Amino acid sequence: MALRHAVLAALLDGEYSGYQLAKTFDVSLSNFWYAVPQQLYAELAKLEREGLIVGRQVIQRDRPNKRLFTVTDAGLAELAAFAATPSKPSSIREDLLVMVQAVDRLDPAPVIVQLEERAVTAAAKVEIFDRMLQRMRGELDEETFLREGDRIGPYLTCLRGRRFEQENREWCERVAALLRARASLPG
Amino acid sequence: MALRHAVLAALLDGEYSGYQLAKTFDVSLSNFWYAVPQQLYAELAKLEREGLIVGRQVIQRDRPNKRLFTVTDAGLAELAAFAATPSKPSSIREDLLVMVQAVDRLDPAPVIVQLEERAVTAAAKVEIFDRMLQRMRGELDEETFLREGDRIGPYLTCLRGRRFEQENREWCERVAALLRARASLPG
DNA sequence: CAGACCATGTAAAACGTTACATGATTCG
DNA sequence: CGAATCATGTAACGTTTTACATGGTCTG
Repeated sequence: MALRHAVLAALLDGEYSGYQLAKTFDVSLSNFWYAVPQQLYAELAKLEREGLIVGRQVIQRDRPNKRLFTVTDAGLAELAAFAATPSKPSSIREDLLVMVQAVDRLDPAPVIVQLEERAVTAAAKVEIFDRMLQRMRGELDEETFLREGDRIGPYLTCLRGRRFEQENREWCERVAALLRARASLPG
Repeated sequence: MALRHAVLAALLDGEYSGYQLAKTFDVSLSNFWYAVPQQLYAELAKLEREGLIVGRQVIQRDRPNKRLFTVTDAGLAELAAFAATPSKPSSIREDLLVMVQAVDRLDPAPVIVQLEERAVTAAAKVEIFDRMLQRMRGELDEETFLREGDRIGPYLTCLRGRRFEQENREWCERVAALLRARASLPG
């Protein structure tokens, strides 16, 4: 049971359609979960069958109709039970790290290229997170918002995501520069 | 195709049995990949069938016999092809982050407990990484080792893992303290 | 002598990814 | 008028997790 809870948590902030959730899982939640639309539609159908969410049809003239979902009391209870269950640290699975692990025995050139590309996308994600954080805290400074705000969960996970991407960026840049320097001095 | 390459990368540093690999995938490689023994035995069998690794039987008197595996030239070629394939960032899937995302709508107590536990295990992992890093660089200081060492891949991934766990620890501690403070002020 | 560690697997179930399928509207 | 966006799914395939299974040695 895994994606279930991520979906329930995402639906706490209001009604969403499968399509909208797919967007959310692509950006805001992407620091700790990712899912393709197909997976979300399947999970939403399952959650609705089990009564953890309810959907209502919204007829649209200009666009295809959609279904918006809300968490039920049963869904909230499920989330509470989940939060009370010990979680084990789930690992990162990063192809790029596997490549760097093996880089001494391979041609480093393609790895360097990928590191530099990743540094750029990580930097872009940091900026996205910064804008999301700003929007969430509004006028308040961070400290005040975290002390007094009434919806700080998404802010806190966003902070974690920001740090992660920042670290990612710094690491990628450092490793790329290092491998470049080594490649230019025949070993 | 995923675990394959992590296994091949792990086997670059010498011969390992399935059992030993399972240990490795539990600690050193755990910053970017984790696999249970069953998965490793299955993957090793598959890699051997495909000629990417070769195994040799080692008879032991005091213990059950074991098979040690080495990467073949074909295996190295497979790794090189992998390193030249664009990788997409694969996401973190953290139950604990899902819990924090939802924490405003739940009883925060069990989440706080888990955050504090996780902070402790993250701190322990930082120390493990520190010892691994020290062992790898030996007498040299980090800068010199990274400039001149001939097996820096594992060192670099270990650095990333260390940073990740350090960030994890700081975040968990901060969030736990914050939620505790908020819980004591009825809100 | 019980529990931990060494050592290797099979089988089933759950989960995730990719490909396929459809069809309307808006933007450039 | 082609591409992008909105909107929802099914089917096949591949990967991961969990449960089951076995049996020897070493440590307290």
